Amino acid sequence: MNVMNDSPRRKELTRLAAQLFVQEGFDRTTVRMLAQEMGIKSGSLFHHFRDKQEILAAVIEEGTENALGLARAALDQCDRNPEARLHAMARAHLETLLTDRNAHVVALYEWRRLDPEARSHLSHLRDAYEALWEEVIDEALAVGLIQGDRFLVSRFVMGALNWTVRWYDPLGERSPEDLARELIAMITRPA
Amino acid sequence: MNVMNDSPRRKELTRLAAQLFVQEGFDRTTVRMLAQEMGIKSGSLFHHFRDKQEILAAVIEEGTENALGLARAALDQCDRNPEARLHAMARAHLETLLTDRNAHVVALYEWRRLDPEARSHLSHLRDAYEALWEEVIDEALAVGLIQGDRFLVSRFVMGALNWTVRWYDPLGERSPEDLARELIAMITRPA
DNA sequence: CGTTTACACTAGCGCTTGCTTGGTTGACCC
DNA sequence: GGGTCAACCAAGCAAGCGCTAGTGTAAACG
Repeated sequence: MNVMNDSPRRKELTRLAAQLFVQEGFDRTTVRMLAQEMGIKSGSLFHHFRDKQEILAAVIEEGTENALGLARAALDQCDRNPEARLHAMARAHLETLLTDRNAHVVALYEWRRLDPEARSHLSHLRDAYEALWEEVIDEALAVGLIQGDRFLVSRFVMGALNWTVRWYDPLGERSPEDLARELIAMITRPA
Repeated sequence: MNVMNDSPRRKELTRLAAQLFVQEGFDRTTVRMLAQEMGIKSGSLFHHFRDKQEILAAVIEEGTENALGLARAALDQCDRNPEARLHAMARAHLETLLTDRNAHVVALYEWRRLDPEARSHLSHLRDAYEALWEEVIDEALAVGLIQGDRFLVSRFVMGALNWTVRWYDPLGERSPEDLARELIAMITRPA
């Protein structure tokens, strides 16, 4: 119960936990199931994490930080015009479903199981991510690429995107590129 | 353990269960909590429902049937043109959040907790609802009101709509009418 | 060399869970 | 006015839960 750092071992355990949380749900995943999946006994688990809650927080933190990093990188590398920026954000979002799908599903479905302190810490991360979106949506609104209420448009877009975890198959025919293009086409007016 | 009908008492218990499932989540809602909320003892609960799973199924069934009925009624009463039909569907969807919000939240968040047989029964209901949507979206595509891939467009729209349960406040300023208009405006091309 | 550190183990405590059992109550029915 | 039946209760069982305490061990350190 001494460690709170981010050792490589802990990272790996977090990845395994994410998978189980998706399969079974947080509440139905017991510490014994987690331990077995990790190849250790249940007692040993509490050497790496203070309690079960902390495992959940670690999973969500990991996923959100990756998504945020990827989105920032995508914005840095793309053209400066609003349409390219919208496209880059959508593509980055869908690409994280390839690498961090489990963590994202957990973040969406098990958010309410976080205790208050973990939630407030993580909501800052999530707000930062959504702020990126609102920024590029604002730019698109400013030049008339999109029309409508700022608040509503961003909610609708976040909804369409977050919903993709329920049906998108990263191994299927459609690439993140395709989906991003289609989504942007749907919500933008022809120039 | 004798009853499986839909007595008025059972309807009321189902409504209360929906509320608790939203507050606490299905797994964290104990049969004792349910019983207390209903003003009976935990043992008596199993006179009305075979087991805890059946309560969950009842909640989701009730909500989905209502949504389906409301959507059909809305389609019957509106104009025959594609835009009016899209609008009617969106408005009906948002209006169910006024009357059946709890059941809808449960259906979205706790779907995976259903056992296989309940799931297959309820997925028919849900498919019927989504089929209504795909129908009106097809009509809109046919006349060029919307453009894009049939499959992707309907997923994006379902996502934007289902996501509303996370942020929409039915008691706030915006009416279902407003939201529906804004959503349709976002995805349709000017004629 | 002795000490510390990281990681794992065994064993189990105290509590809660979904559900069962066996029985009581009061309204209705012929 | 005996029978039926939905509705409820008290009591508790077997299983499983998160987590703790105390110990072992092998590598790393000064």
